[in-house]
Amino acid sequence: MPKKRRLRIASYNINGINTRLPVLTRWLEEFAPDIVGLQELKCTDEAFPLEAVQAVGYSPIWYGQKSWNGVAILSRVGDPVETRRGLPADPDPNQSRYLEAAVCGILIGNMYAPNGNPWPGPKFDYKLEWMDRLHAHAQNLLESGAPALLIGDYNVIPTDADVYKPERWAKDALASPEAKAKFAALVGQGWTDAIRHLHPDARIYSFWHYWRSSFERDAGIRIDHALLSPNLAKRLKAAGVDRTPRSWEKTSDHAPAWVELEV
DNA sequence: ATGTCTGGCCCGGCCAGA
Repeated sequence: MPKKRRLRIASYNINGINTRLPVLTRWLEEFAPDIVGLQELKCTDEAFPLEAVQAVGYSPIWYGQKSWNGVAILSRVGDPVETRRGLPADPDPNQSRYLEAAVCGILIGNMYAPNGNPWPGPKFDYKLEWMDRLHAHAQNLLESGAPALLIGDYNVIPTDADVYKPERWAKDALASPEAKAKFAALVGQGWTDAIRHLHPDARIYSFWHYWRSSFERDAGIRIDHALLSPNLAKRLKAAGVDRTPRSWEKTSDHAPAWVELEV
């Protein structure tokens, strides 16, 4: 019988991979995740910093776009085998928001869901339509029986327990009843929100605005999530948010969310 | 209501996007 070991998988909205490259490489070396989903690369495919990522021991696949969006999957436990680029029937295939790969026998779906502001408006409609497509694809993943993990920046505050002061976000698309309902319906398919599952009453945030000393005041929201299929949920050992890099210079406005699975 | 940061635009502030 093979020896059991822990696999550490993280999701990090890096907010511009080239601008944040010193933060990213330092964090990879210090936190040492086995697999990472990155969001908001904000670079073209040609501008992806392949050598810098390889130099700290990771093998990446990436899906870039000029100026906005962009997602990548990094692994130091074998090359990611890409299974999907964009959602099925993606409402806008020009936006690089979803990348999926098999790594270590696990299917990793990594997303940067639409922000959706201003609400109401066409961007909000796009957010909801994108979430519908995600819902449909997630259902297929569950029905396939594959051990699957849906990680990334969902741009949804699931409940009032996930925001420091709900009234401050009440008019934001991230806290809209429609977005919350779609997230709840997604989880309701049978997924486990790893962080909330292990910490039902904790105030855990993954994003803080740059302004008004939001991080120092812990005026944050939880929008970066890791959803586990039932067969992976049984293997969940730990989950959280690593706040450490959020205090570094020239850092992202997000902090990485992570899970540890026994495999 | 405010507030910060970045890239792109086309060359110095402005604007979109988050």
